[in-house]
Amino acid sequence: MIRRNTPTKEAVLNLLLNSRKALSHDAIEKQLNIEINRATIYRVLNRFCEDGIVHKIVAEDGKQYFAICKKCENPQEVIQHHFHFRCLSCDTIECLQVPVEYSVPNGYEVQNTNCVLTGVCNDCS
Amino acid sequence: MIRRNTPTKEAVLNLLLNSRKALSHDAIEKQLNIEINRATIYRVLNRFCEDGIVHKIVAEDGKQYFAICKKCENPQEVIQHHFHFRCLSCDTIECLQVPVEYSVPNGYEVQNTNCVLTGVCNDCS
DNA sequence: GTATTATTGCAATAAAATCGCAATAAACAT
DNA sequence: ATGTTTATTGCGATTTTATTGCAATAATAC
Ligand SMILES: [Mn+2]
Ligand SMILES: [Mn+2]
Ligand SMILES: [Zn+2]
Ligand SMILES: [Zn+2]
Repeated sequence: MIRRNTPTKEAVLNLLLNSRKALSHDAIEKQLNIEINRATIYRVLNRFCEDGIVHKIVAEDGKQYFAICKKCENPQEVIQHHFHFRCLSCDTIECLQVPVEYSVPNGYEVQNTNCVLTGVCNDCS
Repeated sequence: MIRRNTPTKEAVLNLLLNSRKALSHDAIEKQLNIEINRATIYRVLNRFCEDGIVHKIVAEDGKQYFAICKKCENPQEVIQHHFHFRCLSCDTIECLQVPVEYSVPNGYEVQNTNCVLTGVCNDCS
């Protein structure tokens, strides 16, 4: 499936690129200048995830949040699986540069992680 | 708010006590012998969470899963924040006896964690 | 320009969880 | 045992989040 460039795709991608935080569908829709249909936003986001451009975080509120997958200049510093922080005060989710470290029992194979720490962020404390 | 004992409460609690896995609302409803209303099950579960008897895990599927809070005989061994494992093959979630370890930037205060590792469990691999 | 088909808009649908309210029943006092 | 209080339940409606079917649109290649 060859991807095509569209205004919608550009707009959503730019939002994510310029955001310091992970964005919910709702936040994206509100921040968009141009009017884009709900379903389209979801589809664009899911395509980004499929293509590995963006990763999805599911928070305790059951909502999906999206953030750009940052590639460091030094590939060794690329943090694949990292913690996320959800601030109850300002109601945001951000990617922490903190790797998720764990050990699992024998025979268990981990393919993905979804780790969210909840509390109060530096800005709000 | 003083709690009352009811057949519903007993039934749901026994299910959770005897389950090796965390249970979704759906799973609980199906496994119950007696017929209990959807909303009631949710309310019972939320009360358990408020009372610290049960903890809630939200998975990437956006659904809530519930598991008994196990108190070890040795209080030092009580694992407050632990990882959870979600098996894509048998579609279950279980509590791992693996503590969530992390460090957060200055000024960040963590109150809760919701950490789920996804992959294939030992039974299915 | 024309053809192909990825993408979009729209409305309908699905799925999970909560809420308002009247009816019920658990706990307690008499 | 009987009555009172109010926590709990059942029911339906509602909210919220996300997906889907389908026809219309538009990006890309020829
Ligand atoms: Mn992230
Ligand atoms: Mn657990
Ligand atoms: Zn904050
Ligand atoms: Zn399994």
